[in-house]
Amino acid sequence: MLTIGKLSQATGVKVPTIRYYEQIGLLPSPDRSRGNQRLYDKAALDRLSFIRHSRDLGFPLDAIRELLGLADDPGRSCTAADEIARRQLEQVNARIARLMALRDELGRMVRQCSNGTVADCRVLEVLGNHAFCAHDHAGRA
Amino acid sequence: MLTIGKLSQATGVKVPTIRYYEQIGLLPSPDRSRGNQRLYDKAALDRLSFIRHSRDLGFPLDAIRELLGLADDPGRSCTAADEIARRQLEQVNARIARLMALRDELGRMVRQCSNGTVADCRVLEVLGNHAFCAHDHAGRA
DNA sequence: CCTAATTGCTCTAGCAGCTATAGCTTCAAG
DNA sequence: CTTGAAGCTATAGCTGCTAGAGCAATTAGG
Repeated sequence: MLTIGKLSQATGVKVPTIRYYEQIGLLPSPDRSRGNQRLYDKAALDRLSFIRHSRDLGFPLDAIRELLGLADDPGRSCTAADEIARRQLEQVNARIARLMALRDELGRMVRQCSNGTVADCRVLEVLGNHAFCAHDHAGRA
Repeated sequence: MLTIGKLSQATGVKVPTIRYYEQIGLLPSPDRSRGNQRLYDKAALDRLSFIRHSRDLGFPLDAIRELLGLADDPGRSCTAADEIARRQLEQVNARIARLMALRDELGRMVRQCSNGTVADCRVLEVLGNHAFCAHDHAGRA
């Protein structure tokens, strides 16, 4: 049985974050000691590790909620889990593509800066006028 | 002179976002019509375009605030602007590197899925156990 | 056994950067 | 003159936490 602090150390998830996950129903409310402190068992450790790893891979909490639901039901087809992972992969790919376009733009901007005065600063000029850009880069990363 | 709606169309920044920028002091409060509606001039249009473009390039609002301050002072050296841009470029590069690692991990996960049952789903297995991963991928994207 | 430091508890508020809603006024077109 | 769009203010909500206040419980040292 682990206290919240030990669980935090074991998983790398901060204590307030663990409590937050409980609050939003991602982790079940654990048993308490006589002194009202949370006590976690191995199942909780596994579940939190799963959440942590999924977060590290960029899954949003809603997707993790779905994945946890699937994992609790071992007889089912895992097509749904595969789907969620595929969607996440697509999103990651899209973000990579977008960030590479930004990198190009920023790189060109910085390379053209001759460290003169603001009046003829390429950085500020480019920021002020999209027409100087090689590509489109609308939308958010 | 533009109403807020026209300014929104001209810049691609949504109306509530423009009001939000005014609220946090990123845009100056414009003059009003007799009917209390905001009226924007070309300077406001330029400033908002600058903000929009900087946001598109991923700059946080604080950095944009700094850049705007620099741009208002044409005689100064643009070293500071260059610095901000370089920092942003570094951040973008870091995010790209991290996302590519995630992509590899997700890709391997998905490729190994044989669409069987949840009990032997590679996706769920890998999520549950970091030891299956090729690399580290701690920290946030 | 007592004390001090650490850890735990609850509750509330704050962060970025918006977005949405409610309930009203003003404006432009027909 | 009327109707519908666009504007106004103010407040609350979104994701995923993080920080703080003000307590209670536990643990290590003396």
